[in-house]
Amino acid sequence: MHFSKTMEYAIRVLLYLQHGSSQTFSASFLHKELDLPYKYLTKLMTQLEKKALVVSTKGRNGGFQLARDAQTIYLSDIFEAIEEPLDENRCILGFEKCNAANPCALHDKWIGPKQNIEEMLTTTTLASLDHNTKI
Amino acid sequence: MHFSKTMEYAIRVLLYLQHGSSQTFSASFLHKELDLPYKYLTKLMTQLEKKALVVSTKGRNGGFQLARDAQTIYLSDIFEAIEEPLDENRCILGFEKCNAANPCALHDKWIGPKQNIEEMLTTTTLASLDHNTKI
DNA sequence: TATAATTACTACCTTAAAGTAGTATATTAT
DNA sequence: ATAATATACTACTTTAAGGTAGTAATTATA
Repeated sequence: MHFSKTMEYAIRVLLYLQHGSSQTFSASFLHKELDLPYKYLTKLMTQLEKKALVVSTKGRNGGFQLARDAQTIYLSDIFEAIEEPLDENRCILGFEKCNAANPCALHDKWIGPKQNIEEMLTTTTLASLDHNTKI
Repeated sequence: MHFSKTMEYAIRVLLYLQHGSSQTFSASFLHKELDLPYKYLTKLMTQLEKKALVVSTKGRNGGFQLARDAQTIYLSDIFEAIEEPLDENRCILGFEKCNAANPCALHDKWIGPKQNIEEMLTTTTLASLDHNTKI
């Protein structure tokens, strides 16, 4: 009942990029600053670039910055870039087809927590997260 | 943001055992009935037996049954038998030490959903789950 | 133009969860 | 007793996430 490591990394990196709005940060800088594995980080950044969450500039002095204002980047955007669409509606007991008409035994009990999580993800922006916390 | 396959299996098996309260079901029967991999299932059952959620009888006509009344088995009991203690309080961003005094950026936002999930797990009994659903 | 610093790409390695195989051991119907 | 039906145990294989290595491509600047 937790995020994947990749999701954890993505949130931490994007949070950091928010620091200096239009500033670019190189992967090797972010690696040292956030203590994420360098090679894994560059792979992740390429992924985030393809999902249009960051823009990259190549070559010397190149690096990454947020693709748009942090007030318009929701946790759900990051989640969907890394994991899967939120409306994928994966069944908590792993059944292929599980819905109100043909529910699994946990279907009803899971609706509440699930909506609670989704609402948190879809209403929380990068900009709204406290910057005076550890990264 | 989902349970492990093992947790899914455990819930489904325990739900099934509830069907015939004091009846024993063999692993090969459960395997056919629930379509879980046989060898993985027997391994899981041994695990559940050690965690005192089921009792086993060996030999011919042997099998498994719930160790106690389904009204006293909570989802949190199953979760803790398979995964980890609920109060483990794992940080959503993966930090070793993350608490109110020294929170990660997501700490506050995650409190609500987390409590919501935990409450669902600690208040839902096996017996309360609808039996007229797929298993 | 050469060099250093950077991203981008391809391929591989490691780890933990999931799944499989074989066999020892226990029980009971016949 | 014996055979059949079970669980219990040990060891292995597979899969996917996480992580590493090497190098090609790009670009600022000396």
